[in-house]
Amino acid sequence: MVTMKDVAQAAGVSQAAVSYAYNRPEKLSEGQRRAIMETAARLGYAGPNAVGASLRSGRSGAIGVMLMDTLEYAFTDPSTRCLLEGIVRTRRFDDLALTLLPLPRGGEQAALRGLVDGVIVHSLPDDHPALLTLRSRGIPIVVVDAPRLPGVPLVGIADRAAAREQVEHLLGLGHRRVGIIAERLVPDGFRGPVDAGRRARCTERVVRERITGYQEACEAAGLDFDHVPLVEAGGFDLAAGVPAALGLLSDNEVTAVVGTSDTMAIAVLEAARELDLRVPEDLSVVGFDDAPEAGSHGLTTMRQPMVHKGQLAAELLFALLRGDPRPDDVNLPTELVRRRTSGPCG
Amino acid sequence: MVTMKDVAQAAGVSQAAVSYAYNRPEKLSEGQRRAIMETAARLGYAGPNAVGASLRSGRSGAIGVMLMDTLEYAFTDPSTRCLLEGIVRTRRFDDLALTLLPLPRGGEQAALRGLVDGVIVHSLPDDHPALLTLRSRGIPIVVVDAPRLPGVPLVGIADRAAAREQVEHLLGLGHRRVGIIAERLVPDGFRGPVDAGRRARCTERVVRERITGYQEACEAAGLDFDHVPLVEAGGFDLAAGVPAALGLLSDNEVTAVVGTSDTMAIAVLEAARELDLRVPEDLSVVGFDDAPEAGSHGLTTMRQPMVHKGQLAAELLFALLRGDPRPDDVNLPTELVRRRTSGPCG
DNA sequence: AGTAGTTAGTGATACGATTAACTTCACACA
DNA sequence: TGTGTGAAGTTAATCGTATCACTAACTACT
Repeated sequence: MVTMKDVAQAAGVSQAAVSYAYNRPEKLSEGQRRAIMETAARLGYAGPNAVGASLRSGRSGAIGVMLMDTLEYAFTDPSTRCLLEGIVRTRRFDDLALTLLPLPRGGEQAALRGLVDGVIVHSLPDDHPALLTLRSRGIPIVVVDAPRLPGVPLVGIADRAAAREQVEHLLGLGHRRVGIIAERLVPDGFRGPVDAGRRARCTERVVRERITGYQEACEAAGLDFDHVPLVEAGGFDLAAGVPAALGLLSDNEVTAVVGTSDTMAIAVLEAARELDLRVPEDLSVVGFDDAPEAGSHGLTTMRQPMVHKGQLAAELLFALLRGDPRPDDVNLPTELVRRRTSGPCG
Repeated sequence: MVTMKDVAQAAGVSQAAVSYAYNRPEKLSEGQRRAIMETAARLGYAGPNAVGASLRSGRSGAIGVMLMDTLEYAFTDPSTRCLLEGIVRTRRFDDLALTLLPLPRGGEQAALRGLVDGVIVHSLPDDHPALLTLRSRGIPIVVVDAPRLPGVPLVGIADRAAAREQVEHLLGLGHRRVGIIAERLVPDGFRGPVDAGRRARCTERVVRERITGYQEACEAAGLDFDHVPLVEAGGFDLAAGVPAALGLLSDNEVTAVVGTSDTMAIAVLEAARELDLRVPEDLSVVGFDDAPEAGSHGLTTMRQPMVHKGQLAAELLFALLRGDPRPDDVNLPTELVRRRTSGPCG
């Protein structure tokens, strides 16, 4: 490999001069600079090696994103995709790289080892060890959705209120037997009906908040929340959602279901079709997110601005990196989008 | 920041011992190792800093992906998404990071500066300078789709034959007035009808091959290719495709259109709707890729295994990194999927 | 002429870690 | 007693770059 030293030698200047030629052109005379660049080109020098530069300068030119579970979700899960799209939309990514950081199953030794200048964290369990690693490295962090960490800016929505509104929409349509399908309360592989004990152990702040919202809405309407069926899919995709939805619909007589994501809601639609239930005549379904998929399924859903969330998170992170004072948390608005999957209780 | 040196000092051992504790546990006695780890934990040491480690060892623990244009396409363009999904599916990404490398518009100074151990390149123009940078840094490369570089493994499909088959399908249905919509022939901002001169200047190998395939099929059927309307969208998304499709349909009397992607084909469907053309009665449309979107639009399309492509590319790259002998190029099969957007010429 | 200020460039060090080569020590064996 | 051996650590070199502190030469001004 050809290094700065080689270029310096060949050009008959000091290594520092070569460095300046690239990073601080105004420190060199125009002629010298050109001579150095030409020598570099002649030797096939590709410019300062980022690792060396990074070690010295402490900056790497990459921003990291930490996502739950495997990287697959980054390209598979619709709302995660929207988030990333938003992050990347920030024009700053013309000369920054985006690094997706996997969370190894064990969770112990994060692959995250300081290759990034800052990290956007999305939907991690409250106590994930990778967060400690991050903080002890002093890497600037912005959190989207969860968890809430002292001293770390958060971008999110009013999950409790939004969840309440989801249920209230159904109650307003006359439904009294409402079911709930959630993605995951604890990342322990469990799937199936959830009781109060497990509810209390939920490690994902967003889910916890949403469930509390459901509870508030139900109880305000005089329903006993312990008798409201709540099922946990154990995953985020249809493959996890459909079986859970089938279970929910077969074991309980519900006229409406709310999901903690559009994917869960679409899983319910799928299950309803298998069970020959008509939507919305026999069953109303309300999702969450308003992902692109929601529109094409005619899904009534709670819209949250995922793309905007991403964009905002990236901007906050850049502010942090710039050394600006710590930005305030941001709470984005949500909105119920009425489509064809919810209707009056028959 | 707490470094190895600090831990070593606190634990009363040499700095090398700390390194061994993390990377070569068998070189230390069990007790010593535990003592070191405990000291590390006590000091809040987060493990070896990747930049330092990378500088010394030459490995960074990250794989890069170079995509055309902005990173936005990574999460927006359906077939790119599938490719990435495939790449990431390789279980190796449990402890490797994936870095998306932007190509700054200028194209001169790639942000790519050696933070990655290897790179998967997707659909770049033949002469993109970033490729030179890559090679002069000696970073292992695998190319997907394009360009074809001497000594660099390539994963792709038989683009020419597949394109031929696309057109032959329409010819077989009796169509004689066929139009073509392509994403981009040269990344120069142009959009509109393409003549033979521009065709010849096309810098994207895949597109060039496809167009040649179209030409072969047309000429085999006795059509003069210079009279076959070909329009360039100038971009990869619907926003670019729809205007191009409108132009194609308004300026030419065609009974069928082939697109170089499903997105282009869907843009044609969109344009047809605006122009009150019935599909497939008035207009047949054939796409390329069989992206998820194709199914929901009932699009007849040329399926190519994008996810598999990604998976394979990742595996080839890992082989390269392992030091295996250079793997052979791979050509994956394609298959025409008949759906509702193509029918006999009325 | 003498002094201050600017410009263009050099020398040296530090960033945080890996790893080859070497030392030390304990133990076994003849 | 001397020698060989393996285990457990240490020493020191090195990776490629950025940048502070400095110098030499030149300009400008009084």
